Amino acid sequence: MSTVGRALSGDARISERTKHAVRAAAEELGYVGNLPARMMRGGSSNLIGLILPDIQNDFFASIAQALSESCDRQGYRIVLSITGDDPETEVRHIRDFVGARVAGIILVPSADLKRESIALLRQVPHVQLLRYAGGPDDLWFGIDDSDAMERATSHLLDLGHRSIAYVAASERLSTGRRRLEGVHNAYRKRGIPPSSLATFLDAPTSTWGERAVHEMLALPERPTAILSGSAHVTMGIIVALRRAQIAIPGQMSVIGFGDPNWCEWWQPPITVIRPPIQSLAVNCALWFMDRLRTPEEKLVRSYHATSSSELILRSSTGTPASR
Amino acid sequence: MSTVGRALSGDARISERTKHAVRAAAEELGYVGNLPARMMRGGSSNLIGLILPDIQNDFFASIAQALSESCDRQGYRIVLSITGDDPETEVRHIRDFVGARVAGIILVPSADLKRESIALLRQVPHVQLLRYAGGPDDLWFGIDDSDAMERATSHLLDLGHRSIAYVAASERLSTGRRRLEGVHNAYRKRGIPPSSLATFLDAPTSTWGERAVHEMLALPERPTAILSGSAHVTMGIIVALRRAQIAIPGQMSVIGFGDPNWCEWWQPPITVIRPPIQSLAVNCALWFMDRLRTPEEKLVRSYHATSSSELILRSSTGTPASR
DNA sequence: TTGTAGGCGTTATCAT
DNA sequence: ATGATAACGCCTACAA
Repeated sequence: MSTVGRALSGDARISERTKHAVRAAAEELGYVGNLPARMMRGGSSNLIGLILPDIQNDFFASIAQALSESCDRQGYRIVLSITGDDPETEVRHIRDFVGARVAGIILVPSADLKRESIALLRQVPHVQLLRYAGGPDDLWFGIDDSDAMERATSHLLDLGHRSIAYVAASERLSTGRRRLEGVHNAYRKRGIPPSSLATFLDAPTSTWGERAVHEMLALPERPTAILSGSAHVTMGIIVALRRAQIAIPGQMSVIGFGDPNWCEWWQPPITVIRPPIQSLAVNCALWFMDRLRTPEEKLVRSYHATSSSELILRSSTGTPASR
Repeated sequence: MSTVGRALSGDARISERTKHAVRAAAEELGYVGNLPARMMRGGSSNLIGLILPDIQNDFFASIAQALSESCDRQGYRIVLSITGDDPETEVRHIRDFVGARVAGIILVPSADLKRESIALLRQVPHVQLLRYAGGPDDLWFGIDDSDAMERATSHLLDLGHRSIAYVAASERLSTGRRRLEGVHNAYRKRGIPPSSLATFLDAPTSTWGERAVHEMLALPERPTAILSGSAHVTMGIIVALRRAQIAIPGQMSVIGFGDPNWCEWWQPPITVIRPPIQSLAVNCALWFMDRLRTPEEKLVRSYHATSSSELILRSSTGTPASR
């Protein structure tokens, strides 16, 4: 009978006594409202799809944590998709999210969103995080990649480095493009020909960091500094240098990307670019949940928000002259 | 018309031509089946709730990754709950999971499942992972904590250590209890009085690891070895020792728990107990999904599976005599 | 204050 | 081979 439903949803017309009775009975029986049924009536779910390339990456784990907390506070739950940057997995998960009628999707897209992914995203509110891969809407929260790398590069140039190796993700990722742009900007603004810049661009993995170091050590003119444009790459670089017994910063200066604890503990502690992932994720979550409540007709079709990174100076950088 | 539904679900009675036509039209319109509606008809969802204390912990991140992959392969999606070991958050999320009619729940429970959590779990298939906190069903996948710690302790005792500090999670967690048990077993089997064992049990955090080190350094008789019973604690121990300028293993032997990469890279590399979390998670996922397909009447009511850990010997342990 | 009825999208069943 | 119908659980407009 409808009295029950009304009591549970706290309808004003129901007496307090009845409400208590009903609530008690519900508790007793372990009754829990049926979300799917609610949704069928047109209500929307409290699920937000979160699409990440990799949850073991510190970077994305922090994002998941911050998003999850923020969303939880407003009653939203996270459905997790880990794509491994595979567009096929990505499209499959998006399709499922749409099928499950999630309230919205927050995604760190793979380099190449499939056509179908884009079509599917058209059917559901979404926002891109960190990376921007085109798509139906122009909604994006990210860090100012270009500025961050420009400052890091400038730091190295100011220390006198003229032969710098830049190891990062390829330009297929939007972040890769913007970061490389920043590196170039630093050279340009100082009027230094970028010919002395060696770039090693590929997948943002520690494996690639290691391989890049091996390649650059084989170069006729060995760089005096390495600049990393990805968290995992940083790890690979450091391990490879240690294995090659190249002292930091004695024989090689290093600036890392991202700031897990070990950057501080490492001997010597690593200078890093620290992107504000916490606040980025929180901002994104809050903005997105607000948008989910915004009536269709008032929605903006374009929104970009960039946060700036910090350059954390530690002892892993030195002047090339000191060698 | 019902022909459409049949065509999409591949009913045998529908001609191939019609099917193709329908599929094409569906594709065209971007039609995606409505999961909530399907569920209302009694079908079950393809969502599995995953409850973890903390996704930034390497340990749990690996589990999330492995579970997610295994589940994905069979079409299941993960709804993520991060509890921060807070029983209130936990019960809220479990309630939501039940409300969303997830197919099942895989959980690393907090120390104290609330009564309501237990009642709710009664309504949905579930399995506990790593920790076991009682509850309606007696289904659990974990590591053989006792054995792992016994072997690690034995290793230290065999090296001649007689004054060992054990830093770990409190006995409120099932894992904490079993691990302490293992430590004691090692002493008992060797007939060594455990009076020389100093235990520092509290929350499994790096903060606790640091504080415990400070406390033990203030002891009249400083231990010659530290044994960690938690991944985060390990990190805290190492940082605190470095800050106190105590050399490993010169002045203090250390055995860590868990095996993130930095254990290997740290100078000197850290000897660790490596629990087989990958295989644990995969085993658990496969078993659980199989169970979800098992008819009610054939379900076992009790199932325990423990995997054994490896002891990875590296250079962070030495003999007390060498000092 | 409480009851009734209808509809959300899907699919199993029954009828054509 | 295809169409019509009922039912799942919830909510709400309307009736009593």
